[in-house]
Amino acid sequence: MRATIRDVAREAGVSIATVSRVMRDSEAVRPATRDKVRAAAAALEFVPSQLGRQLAERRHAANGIVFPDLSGPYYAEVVLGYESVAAELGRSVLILSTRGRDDADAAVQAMAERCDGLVILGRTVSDESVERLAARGANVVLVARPPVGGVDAVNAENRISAQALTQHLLDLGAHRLVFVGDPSTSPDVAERFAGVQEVSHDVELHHVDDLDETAGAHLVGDYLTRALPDAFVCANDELALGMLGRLRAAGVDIPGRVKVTGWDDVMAARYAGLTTVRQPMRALGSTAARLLDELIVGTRSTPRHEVLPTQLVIRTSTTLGKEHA
Amino acid sequence: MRATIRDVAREAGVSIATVSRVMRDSEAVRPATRDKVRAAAAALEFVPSQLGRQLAERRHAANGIVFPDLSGPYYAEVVLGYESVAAELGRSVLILSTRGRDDADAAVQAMAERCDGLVILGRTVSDESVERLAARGANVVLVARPPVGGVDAVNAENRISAQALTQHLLDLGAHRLVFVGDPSTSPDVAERFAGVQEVSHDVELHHVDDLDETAGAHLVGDYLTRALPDAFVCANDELALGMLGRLRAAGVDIPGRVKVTGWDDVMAARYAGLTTVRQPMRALGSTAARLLDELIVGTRSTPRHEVLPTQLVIRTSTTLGKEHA
DNA sequence: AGACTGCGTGTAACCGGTTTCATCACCAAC
DNA sequence: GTTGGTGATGAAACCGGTTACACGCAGTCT
Repeated sequence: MRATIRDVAREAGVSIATVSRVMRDSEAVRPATRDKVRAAAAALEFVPSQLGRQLAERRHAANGIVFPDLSGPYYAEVVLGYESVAAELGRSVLILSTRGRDDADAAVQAMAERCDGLVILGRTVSDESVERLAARGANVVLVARPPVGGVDAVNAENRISAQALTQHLLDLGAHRLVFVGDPSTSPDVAERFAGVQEVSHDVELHHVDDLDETAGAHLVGDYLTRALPDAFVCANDELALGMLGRLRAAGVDIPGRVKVTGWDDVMAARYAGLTTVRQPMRALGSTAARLLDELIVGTRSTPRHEVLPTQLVIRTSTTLGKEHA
Repeated sequence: MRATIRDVAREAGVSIATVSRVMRDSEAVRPATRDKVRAAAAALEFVPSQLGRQLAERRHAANGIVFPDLSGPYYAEVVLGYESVAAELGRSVLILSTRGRDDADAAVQAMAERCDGLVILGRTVSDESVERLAARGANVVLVARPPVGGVDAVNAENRISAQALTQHLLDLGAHRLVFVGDPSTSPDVAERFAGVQEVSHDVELHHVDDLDETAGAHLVGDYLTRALPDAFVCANDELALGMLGRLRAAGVDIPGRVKVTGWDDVMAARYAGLTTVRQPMRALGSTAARLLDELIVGTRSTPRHEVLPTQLVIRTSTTLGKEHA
């Protein structure tokens, strides 16, 4: 069995309180005593039990993060940004993926019992579940998800980037636009659509249920038989990549005949030459970690909602011009 | 303050032992008593403290996983596979990224104090650090990393896939091969190189230090001025993608003039049409989780080393033939 | 000399559960 | 009418730390 603080105390001929003080150099201890304790601890290879410490301090020194998935760079980057700040603050990070899990809400509630606070990414759990956490006094920060009640939230800007993206298309002479996606499913998509509409007067909404590649590839068929618009503005990259592949396979000139844009800037977008909007994923994670820390430490009581700027990334799916990288 | 087990005991007029029994329905409790306790717990909104429970049970009910990065699907997938099995086994997952951290070894040691066992991916920490963990009695499983001492390990098969890949190239008439990478840096790369050599007699080694895209793009320059081989067999996808991009930009016919292969099947490989070898990343993670569980539960004492099969994925960087998807 | 101050240290009470063991009520068997 | 067994329950020890508080001792000030 591993040595405990009492073993060290006996070995050093002092009380456990003194050992505790030495191990955390929290209070003044006479140098001679300190050295004696250090020697005893070293001799017994004493490593303080985190379990005992956590119970006594009534803190887990760990934060949680809930995400739907890690495939694709989106959430992975957020998690990394989060982890690096959490580590900096001396906290471990617990993860919970809700993918393919039907008891997500219960799992999140359980996780809340194992950490001092948690971050929830996207629409992984129900609003009701978030409210229950908040009511229970849990420290919660939402990321990439519409705010709920008085809970902290961090999101990426949508409207202004959508306007910039649309203006970019108009500048290139693309006037007849089709927005692909479902604004009713997510506030993010709704904001993007709104931003597009604010700049362009000629935008049609093509409603799709799934925002993935197959859906993108599939819907191209509808347009090949009738007239193509000047540009497809897709709600996300997967959709845009699916369309792009299918259009190119059909021999459609891109960006000459039709332009395509996405949203998120996933890694594949770079290889496919897809013009898109990049979200500051790392920053979303690190900002969430900082907000959460404020909640845990208790330095802030009023809820905050941060909106981080996004960035238009122009590639060959809209222009071959040399004026942009 | 939240209700404790003693509050519930008082409220229900029973002892804390009985409350404990009811909360975990571990032993027989008379139905009437059970209901009384349940009612009291509900009335007080009692949720057992995980901290207290963990200390009493002397277990964290959490496993750790250490990885270098999550960008790129490689490690992300492993983490997901790991998490899903861990969750199934009722354990939380603690993560630790060593990217950009100079105190990785210390961080891993600290993490080992906060979980019942951990998985280490790749060359994130020193062999010495792994041995220290093992000596300390920590439960450790290595993934995608050469085994150390008597520590469990899970790896992807290299040699046979390398042979299959090489045979595929020979079948296509590509005889003069160049293997790009450094077999001395990693046993994985060494095995891949060995596999290639076992099938082809005409393979040259092009030594590179960094296995990333810029290195790949850079080294193409050397070959454009002199003769190209029939195929470049790269140690990983990043390298291959870098070369592919540069070669295509230079107008070299692929796969006609030269063929290129990678290793890993990262997401971008699909878009770039790169022939490569796919590792069972999800399975690496889940297998590691199961091995780790055996160690923690204590059902096994002899170390194990699992080698999971890989899969050749043929794309347009080697053949345009219709015989393969 | 006596009171005061302050530092270093120990005692013991926590933190919130689990679990061993003793006890007690009840009933069947002899 | 004992004895023995069984099932439900409680008292208390325990997990391994932190920390409030008390105490002793030395040095300083009247």
